[in-house]
Amino acid sequence: MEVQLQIKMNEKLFLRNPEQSELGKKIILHSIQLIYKNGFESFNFKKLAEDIGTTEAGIYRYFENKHRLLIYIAAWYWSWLEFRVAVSTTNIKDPVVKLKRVIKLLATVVEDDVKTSYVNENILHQIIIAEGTKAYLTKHVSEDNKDQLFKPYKDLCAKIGEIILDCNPKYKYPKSLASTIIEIAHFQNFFMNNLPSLTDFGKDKDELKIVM
Amino acid sequence: MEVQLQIKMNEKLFLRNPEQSELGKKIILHSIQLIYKNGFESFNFKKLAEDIGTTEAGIYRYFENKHRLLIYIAAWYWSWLEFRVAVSTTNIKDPVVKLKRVIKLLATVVEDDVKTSYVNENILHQIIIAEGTKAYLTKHVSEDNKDQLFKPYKDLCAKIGEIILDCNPKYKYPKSLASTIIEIAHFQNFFMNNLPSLTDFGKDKDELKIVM
DNA sequence: TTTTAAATGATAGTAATACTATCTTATTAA
DNA sequence: TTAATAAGATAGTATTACTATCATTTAAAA
Repeated sequence: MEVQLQIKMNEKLFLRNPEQSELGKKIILHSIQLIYKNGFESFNFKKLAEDIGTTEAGIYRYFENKHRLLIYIAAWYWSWLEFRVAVSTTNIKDPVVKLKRVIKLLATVVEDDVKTSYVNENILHQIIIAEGTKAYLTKHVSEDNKDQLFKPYKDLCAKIGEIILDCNPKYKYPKSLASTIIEIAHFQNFFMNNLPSLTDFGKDKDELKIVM
Repeated sequence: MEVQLQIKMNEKLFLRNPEQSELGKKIILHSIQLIYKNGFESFNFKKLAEDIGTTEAGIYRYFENKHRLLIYIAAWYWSWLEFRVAVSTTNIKDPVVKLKRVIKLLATVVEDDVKTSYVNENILHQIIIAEGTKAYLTKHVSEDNKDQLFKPYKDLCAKIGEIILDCNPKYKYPKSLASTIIEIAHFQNFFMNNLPSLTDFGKDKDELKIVM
């Protein structure tokens, strides 16, 4: 049996649904590769169009601008991660074990097991580490948030928050701890690879368990 | 007695030292205000020049580009924070009390007590929360790091890491915990104000103490 | 099968951004 | 008093971030 994962994305994330055409899928695939290669700042639709072999105007039919495209990619990542969290915690009773599994998913390098045809999950993970926060660190977070653009992130956070509450029903800040774990899993990974003196150069996986 | 704080900045952070001229100080002051008002993405040297009443070319004599200016501002912030940490922890024996004071400094709104003539520390704190990570979340972190541009941040981290070790000499990840505390103090503040469902809407100050 | 619509490709153009260059004037320091 | 140095004024270029238009291909409906 071969499983094909399809994630339903909020309509407001795009102008035209990139999952529903070849060009759309190429846009996602190549934008992830280009952002990975050169970083989000130097990434633009002209380069992306050249990379794909289409025109700039063609990309603009799918996404308003490169920031919207980043939000789309991030939303896809969070949805996908929530799915993986769901899979890896089903049939597990002990909430502490659950939480450990979640942290492992967040902190470790992705194995490309469940395949989605047009997303390279491994480099996606890498770009979310380096660029993910830029999706919401803007002056227009609140409007974007009203359009539900960050719902997948918030859903994942809520889910992890519940696991934390299961671990300790009296804990007063489950949501804050959940968002902390998520962000820190990424930041410690980034620091480890780029500013190592900000960490203790162990595998970040370990560190996160300690913070708990 | 009036205290005037002057922070010595790494030469590589600028082309011409902004602390040594009126124009330079205006560049720092107005850039902080403009970034605060419109965000870093929409900020540029043309607008800054208009705001100051000088010319674009004039700004370029001080900073290579707006990203370098952001790094400068961030470095100034970290140096200033390290100074405040030093002040607020001197003559305190108990490392736990020390750490609590550090966290309070990180998490709470700045009171404009020690004045530096040309920096509004309060809005500086706000822009570091929203834009600070963009200083190092780039493809050229490593080169920037080689130029010591992030030294103030790393110094602060090291200092906090030492306090953590004093609290618990056996703790294995003091540096990671230090960078975690710093980043999370900012992120929880940002979430609280912009994406509140990612937090438990208490004062972030409290939350941080819990994570400890 | 033909008609029609929708998506894509090709091309052009504009306003803003991110600079660089040059020349003149004001300020300061030797 | 001269000579640097910094600042102001102006101009110009390449790239970015779009928008508009029209022709062509593809796919779906009649």
